Amino acid sequence: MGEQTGMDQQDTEQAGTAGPTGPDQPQAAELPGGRARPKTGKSEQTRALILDTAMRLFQERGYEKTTMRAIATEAGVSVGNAYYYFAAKEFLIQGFYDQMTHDHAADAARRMAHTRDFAERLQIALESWIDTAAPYHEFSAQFFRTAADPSSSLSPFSNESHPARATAVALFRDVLTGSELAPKLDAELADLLPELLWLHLMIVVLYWVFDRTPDTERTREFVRRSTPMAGRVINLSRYRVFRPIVRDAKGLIQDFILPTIGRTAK
Amino acid sequence: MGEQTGMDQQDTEQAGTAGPTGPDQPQAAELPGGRARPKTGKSEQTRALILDTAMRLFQERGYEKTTMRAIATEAGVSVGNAYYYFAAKEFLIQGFYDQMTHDHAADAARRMAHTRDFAERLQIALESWIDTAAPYHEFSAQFFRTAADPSSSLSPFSNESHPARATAVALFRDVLTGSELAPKLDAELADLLPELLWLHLMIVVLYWVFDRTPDTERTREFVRRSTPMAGRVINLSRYRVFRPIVRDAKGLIQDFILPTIGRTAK
DNA sequence: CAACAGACTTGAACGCGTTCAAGATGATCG
DNA sequence: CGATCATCTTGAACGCGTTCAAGTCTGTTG
Repeated sequence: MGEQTGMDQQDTEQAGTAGPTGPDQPQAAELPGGRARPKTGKSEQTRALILDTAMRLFQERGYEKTTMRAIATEAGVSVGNAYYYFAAKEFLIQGFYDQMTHDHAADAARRMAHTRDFAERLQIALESWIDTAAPYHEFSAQFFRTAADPSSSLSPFSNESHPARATAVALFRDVLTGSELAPKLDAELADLLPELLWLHLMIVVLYWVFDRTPDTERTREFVRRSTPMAGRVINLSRYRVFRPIVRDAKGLIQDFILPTIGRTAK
Repeated sequence: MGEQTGMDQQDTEQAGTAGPTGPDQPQAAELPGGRARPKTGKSEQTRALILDTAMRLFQERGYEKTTMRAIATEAGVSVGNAYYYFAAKEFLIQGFYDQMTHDHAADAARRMAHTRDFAERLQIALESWIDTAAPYHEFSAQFFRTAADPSSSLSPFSNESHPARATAVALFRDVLTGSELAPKLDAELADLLPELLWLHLMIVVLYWVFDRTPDTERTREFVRRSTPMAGRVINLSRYRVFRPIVRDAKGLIQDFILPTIGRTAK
């Protein structure tokens, strides 16, 4: 259904790779003479080795306690080599980020397939995220800190996160279109909703990051409580009385939220 | 009016100061024998000197480019001495944070005194924040990054930020109670609104941090557009049709938002 | 006054992220 | 085969935040 939308975890390299000499002419560009670049995936193998090692150590020891030296040693390469593939330590996280987005979309689509009830689908989508992210809850705090930097490519609003974001938004579009609510809504609103639901997820994520209860039970409760409400609000939005407010809200979203999220080029 | 609520920038030290030997037995505690501690404010002077120097350099060069060595040198003390007063570089920011909250509350209260129109008061309060924070916009990105760490005392949700948060919430309570809307609302809702308006500010802050337009004009527009809407929504909440949704929303806020923000002990 | 104690101060040293000049590798060309 | 050139790899070195053992300073006590 929705999960095959973008090959989001393959194209991390434009951002994550730093050219050795000049700034950023990525090695993917073919040489002027049309010479083929080495056919062995040796380079990508090394890259993947480093990334996998890093992810493993991050989970084992946490982000800050995992040193670049440790990653390099454990992966059997030199520190400099790690920096050849990843311009900075934080770029190692992007792989994790993309991977999780993809897993989430797949898992959610599977789990919500059996129902057409909007609120239930939404709830499943959000719960699926919590489940997918659960193993990384501890480590996520530090990840979140990095992601909050507006100048970082890891920010959920950044251009570099566009593929992952697109995947997530597509999932929420699927949540809506697969529900009984979809045909009842006016086209314009239906068009805006997926991004809005993605924002709902962002709020849940925020809540989750700060949640210290076992199994983040509080966040789960928050989801169970907030999703029926979201359904009710959207449902009511069809009635006349709400027309002016809905129009305002649509304008606000269209003019101020979507551009920031990257629906239109900024 | 609202700005005298808490002496928020005085009590930063319990968190910012690290005892020299044992962990955190702050030097403020009097000795067992009842001996007085030195009466000269020498210590506080040094502390203030370091803080002021840091703030100046942060504004001049940005957070990351200002090194602890530079702060120490410029202040005429040793690096170790700076660490005697501030356990880490990020604690130097708390002073800035508290200061700004206080300035904002004072400025906003003054500027909104002439009107009782709710939306206008809210708009003034938010614009006042933008104006107050303007000099720090560039530096704020890095500040924000630190603040986003849930385990950091700089997080707007943390206990250490409670005084500053209380000041801000008090301001928004003032926004409401000074408006023509206040008497028309039911008590329970009126009780929840200040925190909700503070959340509105948090969203504006988020928007502002990512805003790269000159003079953050886009954020200002966002405020001008969103405040009338907030007013309208609150106004409408009185009518019967909305009763169920309002009740849901109140429950959600009471059960999930306020506890996180620290209205009740967690 | 000498001895003491606690608050304050110092700067060398540590560990980390990051950089970089230098080298190794291996495919392609004459 | 040797020369060439881009790709890939290395590890020493740099600058930074932070720590800490060793002071200095100042007011109090016997």
